[in-house]
Amino acid sequence: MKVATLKDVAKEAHVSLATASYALNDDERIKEATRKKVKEVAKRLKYVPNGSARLLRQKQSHRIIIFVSSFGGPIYQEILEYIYQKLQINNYEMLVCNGKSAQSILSEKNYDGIINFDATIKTSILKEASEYNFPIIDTTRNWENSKIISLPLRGKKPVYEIINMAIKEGYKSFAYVHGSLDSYDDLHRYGGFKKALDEANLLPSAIMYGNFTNTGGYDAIKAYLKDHKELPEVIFFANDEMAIGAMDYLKKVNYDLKMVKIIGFDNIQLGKFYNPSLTTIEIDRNNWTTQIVNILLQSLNSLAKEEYICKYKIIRRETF
Amino acid sequence: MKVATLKDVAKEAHVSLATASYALNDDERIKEATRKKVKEVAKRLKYVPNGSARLLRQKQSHRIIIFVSSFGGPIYQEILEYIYQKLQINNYEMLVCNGKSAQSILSEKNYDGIINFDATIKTSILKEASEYNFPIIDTTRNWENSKIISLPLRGKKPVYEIINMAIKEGYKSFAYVHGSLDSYDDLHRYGGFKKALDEANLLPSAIMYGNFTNTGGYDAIKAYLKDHKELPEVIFFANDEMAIGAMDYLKKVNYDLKMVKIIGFDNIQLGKFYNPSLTTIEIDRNNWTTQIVNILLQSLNSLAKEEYICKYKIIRRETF
DNA sequence: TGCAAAAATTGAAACGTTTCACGTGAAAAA
DNA sequence: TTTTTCACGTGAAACGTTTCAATTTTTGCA
Repeated sequence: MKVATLKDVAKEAHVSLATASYALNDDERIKEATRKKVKEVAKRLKYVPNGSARLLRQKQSHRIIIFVSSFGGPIYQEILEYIYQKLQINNYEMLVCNGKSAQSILSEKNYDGIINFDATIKTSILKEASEYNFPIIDTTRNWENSKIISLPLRGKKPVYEIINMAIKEGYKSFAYVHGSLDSYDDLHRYGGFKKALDEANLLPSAIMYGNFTNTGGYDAIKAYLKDHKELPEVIFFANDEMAIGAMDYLKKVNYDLKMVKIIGFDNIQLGKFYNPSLTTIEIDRNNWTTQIVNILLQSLNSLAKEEYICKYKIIRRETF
Repeated sequence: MKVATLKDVAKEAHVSLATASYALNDDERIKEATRKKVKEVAKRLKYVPNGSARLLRQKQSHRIIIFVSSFGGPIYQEILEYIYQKLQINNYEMLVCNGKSAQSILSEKNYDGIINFDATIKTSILKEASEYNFPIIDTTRNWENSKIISLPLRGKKPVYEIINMAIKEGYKSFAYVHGSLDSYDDLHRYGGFKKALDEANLLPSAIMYGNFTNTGGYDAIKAYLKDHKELPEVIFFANDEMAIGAMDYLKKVNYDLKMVKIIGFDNIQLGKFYNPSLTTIEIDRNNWTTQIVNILLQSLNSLAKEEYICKYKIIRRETF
């Protein structure tokens, strides 16, 4: 019933604790014969090393923990699967955990590194954990002057670029539809939007909120048109869903879609087939994931960190 | 840089190691004042107990590990979310991990219990782990004479029931379409199918394989009709997807769907709206999940184990 | 055969907790 | 005053490893 310990193995094999340990860890100083003997005994006794004890000594768990805000969800599926593969190759195990448990899990200090995908996790918790001396990669917000490595999906540059393009083409009035102000992704995108306008000495003609959802976009535009007769020339939506929701409404009230330029973000399937097809920005998620793991692995080996460069594509279709 | 240990706290608070430990764990024997002092120092030094050390001593991690075969996937989403909630209430943390890592993770012995959803995990690994003295719940196969608790989604009874119903109604030729022979769920369902036939002294007129997918069902029926002029009277598919794939093909070649009775399993959304609507069996997944957690929690407290009873509904629609 | 060098083995400390079993000292009871 | 009780603290062992430093054994060579 009781699980065999190294001591049991050592006794049974008539060697010292040290020898047993070295033998099982294939240390060269142990004679081939003894090593074999010890291993045999270990097998017979079904010996399995105790993780805590080992960790307590050598402080390397080869475990990476990932915080997510919810299980399932199509984004995670591919991302997690990819990260898992990559970590396996590099001899790390991956454990996934709800961000709500972060505090408790982190306090164990049983992990060699963490990647955070949960935007709702408290900043203070991560900050505290950053003192524990293992790499933390946070994909949900920006950290300055911290050991925490920020790797949000940066949308600033591509948004800047497309708005700039619109300005160059002569448009003058621009609106931005937020998803949620809690979202760092959103803030990034807004940053790009704002920068382009600032440089052209323009002010946003409207700021709306659509909660990242279809109906949110629908309602936002509906509300706007209640107060105004006309839409701004160009409307940037923080994601495609909202843009499509908005167009749904515009079509319903027979607003001429030619009169407004609409830009989304994400490049979801539907945007391509929608009528009119939606102009949008696509971020290369695979590239992002790759970078996350690479940078984590580098930090684990404390190599110099390479800069993350966000790859993206502007996909221009009918709406702009 | 170095993280404060209990020793540091004790020294700084001018008390012994023991006192520090007791104070932080709210032991009654320590005077209120000292307790407060120690806690203050601990806070100041940002002390966080070391998980491994604690675990090494007290052998209770309050961690449950869940093995899955892949992250994401709509089934998991709700199941995991539910299990997480329930475990939290009972003061356990939940970690999710790819079944491929089971061996390594289990050998740590750092977990108080496990739930397995990964059918591909090796039987020997679970068996070995069952010696480690923590409850294991396996939802993917049947264990006899083992400490491992089997809790597969048992489909045997409802399948038996519906096939029996068909026999009573006078049908004589039956086919079964497997998803995959590796699936214990599938085997369970087949068990019910076979039992009904056996009792009526009938033999299956066909056994096919459809890989649990739409196209698999499509291809299976297509292949069958290449060799035979007619389908059996009743075809049972191990899941709805395959049944619908098969009907897609039959519609395409203008086979009269009235000539064949089709039964699926799972009650997916589409089955209801498909034309003709699909007769199927629905297992109460929530009930299943509840039971899994309940039984795990009971085992953790080593209470007597209640028997799991699988709740299901036969949903008769147009195809049978 | 002797002796240094190399190879193999080992004792014991260390990791950071928890907790048993035993002090203290002071107040209460005798 | 002496004994008992009690509240509060503490020393040290234990958990199961790894690993340093020291010791023993074997080997190679003159």
